[in-house]
Amino acid sequence: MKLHQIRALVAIHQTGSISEASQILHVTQPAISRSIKDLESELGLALLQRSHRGMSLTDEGRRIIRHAQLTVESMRRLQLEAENIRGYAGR
Amino acid sequence: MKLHQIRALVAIHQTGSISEASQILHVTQPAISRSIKDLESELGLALLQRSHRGMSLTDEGRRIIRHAQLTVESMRRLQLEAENIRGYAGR
DNA sequence: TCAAATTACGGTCGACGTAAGGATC
DNA sequence: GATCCTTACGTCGACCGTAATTTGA
Repeated sequence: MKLHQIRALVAIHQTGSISEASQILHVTQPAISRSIKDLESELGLALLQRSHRGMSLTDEGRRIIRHAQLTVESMRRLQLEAENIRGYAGR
Repeated sequence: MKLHQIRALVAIHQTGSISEASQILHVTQPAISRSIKDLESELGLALLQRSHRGMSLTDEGRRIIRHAQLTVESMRRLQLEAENIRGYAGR
């Protein structure tokens, strides 16, 4: 289970498509596609499905996405905290 | 910012030493040492210091560790949720 | 001086991008 | 037939382990 995989899942959920997610994450479409595939393979679950309008979560995906979002959010806060500390120190 | 780096930080904090952390994470001492070094370098902060009894967090490290713990915990819950789902499906 | 941490170095494996191939509307 | 997703393939870089060096009690 890798960070880029979790980020990919969250981004696809946000945007509804792999192609848009790839733009957000600044990687190519195939990279995102593989990330998700590998994640699903490792977890042994289908997380996403094609629907009439883009990619959407499966029932299982819906139970996973919350944890994925929390993970990404925690990382973001760690990053922000570090910047915050540096901000005071660096002047 | 990589997962193995964050895991390393948490493990060192838990155990108080790099050598013990390396056992928990099933990697070698140098690997942990580098992970932390790279993380500190990327964040631009010193997170750990040698003390009379093992490695301990700096003030800055103390402000970071909580987010690191949350990140690791979120991942763990994601994993558990997946196992839980698989548990029902797989019988 | 001994245990623990760091640095050096070579190898391997993983993740990426480009390119080609399906699927779906 | 156009757009999006997937598969194939080769490359490059990241991470690791072993070994050597340094540091600190």
